[in-house]
Amino acid sequence: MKTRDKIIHASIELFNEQGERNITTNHIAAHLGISPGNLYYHFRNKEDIISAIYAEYADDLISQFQRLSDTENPLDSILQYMDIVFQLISKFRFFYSNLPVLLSKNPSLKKRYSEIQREIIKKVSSMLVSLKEAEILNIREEELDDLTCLLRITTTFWLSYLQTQHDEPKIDDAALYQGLMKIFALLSPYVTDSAREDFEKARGHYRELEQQAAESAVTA
Amino acid sequence: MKTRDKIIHASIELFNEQGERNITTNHIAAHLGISPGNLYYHFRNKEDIISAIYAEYADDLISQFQRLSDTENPLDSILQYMDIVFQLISKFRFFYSNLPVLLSKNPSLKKRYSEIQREIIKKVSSMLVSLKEAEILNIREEELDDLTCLLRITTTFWLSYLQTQHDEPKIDDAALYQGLMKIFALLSPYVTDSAREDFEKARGHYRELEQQAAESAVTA
DNA sequence: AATCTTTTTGAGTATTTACTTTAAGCGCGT
DNA sequence: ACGCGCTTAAAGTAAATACTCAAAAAGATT
Repeated sequence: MKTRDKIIHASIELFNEQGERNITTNHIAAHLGISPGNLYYHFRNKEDIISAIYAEYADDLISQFQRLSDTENPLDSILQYMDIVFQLISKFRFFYSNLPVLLSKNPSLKKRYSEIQREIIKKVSSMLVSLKEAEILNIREEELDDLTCLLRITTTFWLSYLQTQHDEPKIDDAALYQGLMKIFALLSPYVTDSAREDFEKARGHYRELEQQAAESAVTA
Repeated sequence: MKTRDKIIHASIELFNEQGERNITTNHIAAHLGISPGNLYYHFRNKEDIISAIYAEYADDLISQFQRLSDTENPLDSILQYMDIVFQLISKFRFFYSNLPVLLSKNPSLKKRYSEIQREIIKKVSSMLVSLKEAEILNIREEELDDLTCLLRITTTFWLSYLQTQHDEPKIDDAALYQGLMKIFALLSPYVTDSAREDFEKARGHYRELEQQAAESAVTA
């Protein structure tokens, strides 16, 4: 691996573990056994590292979305989609734990964040429309924006919420599935009678996955 | 006003405006025209100031809740309650913009935060139960915890969400009413037919308030 | 007025932190 | 072997920052 990539990955790791604020460029260099000068050969400054991390996040997001199997079932689509979003937020959780502060410090980062968010809004909205057209959800036109917004707040801040709840927040697969269960809870009141059975089946499936993940976390 | 209180209030103001991270103890002292030594006579360190701010927040919260008019109408109750919560979060928004980071840095603060959150969960749950018993909301027992959680995530992170959305986030009354509208959106699918009319009336009322606030913000 | 306590000053310090600079090492084509 | 460009090292530095301390000022008490 190139030094530049090693710096990026060590930074993600250290930031997630100890918080971006508590990790200096010297820490990162020491962790990798390289000199600070070397780090600054590859990056102009710390902000530059964070921007590079965000670029990696954005690349991940796009490539994962493209890999998203083009299923016939719109319910599966949105669940797969939410799964990806939760996993990416988990991988870059230092960023989301600190979202307003990191964005306000770095206007160009905020711009790129906004662009990607706009894509996400479009995607979520169109998925909800698909669900409505497939008569899986019964959403009125004027409810669509609010529901999109609530879905986004829940996904974006789910891990932050967990971190405020527990003393030693363990961000594992079980935590992500718990977040997915909140997505089910949000959609549940809108599910049509005809789709209820499938919906509850999918919900039960993810509930099982959550419990399996919780158990394997305990034994591990 | 005593110096200690002046320090607390200047800190809240500066933290909200420029972020806790960008404000040093020397800044606070300079802003007040006092010496750093004086500041450190009243507070052991910066964390101590943040803890004192949180104490003020907690006091505000408790006194506001006690002042909450003991209305017969459970719908009014939860709306008044949410209004208070949004206003307090706005007043201490630097804290919520940074919640996971600030809490993880300060275990004793996290403990106090958790205690207060436990009270809030109890209160929100009991309000939802009242709404169910008054046949305003049609919530099943097993849906209650999820809905409580979603209400809490939405209120806690509403301002953080807004800050990530706009380039120059203006946190005014209109922004808070928009948050309240999301609470309506969350509850709406559960509203019973018999209560629908009252619910939509209240919703329309707050929508008007939001628009008035938005207009007066433009003219101001 | 004298004494004691509380508050405030302001110059200072130890440490941290982001970042620089100069020079050396390394791979590689010729 | 030599030169060239890319990469790395090591030793820094300037600025910021949280915090201290001895002494002065202000206020209270008798």
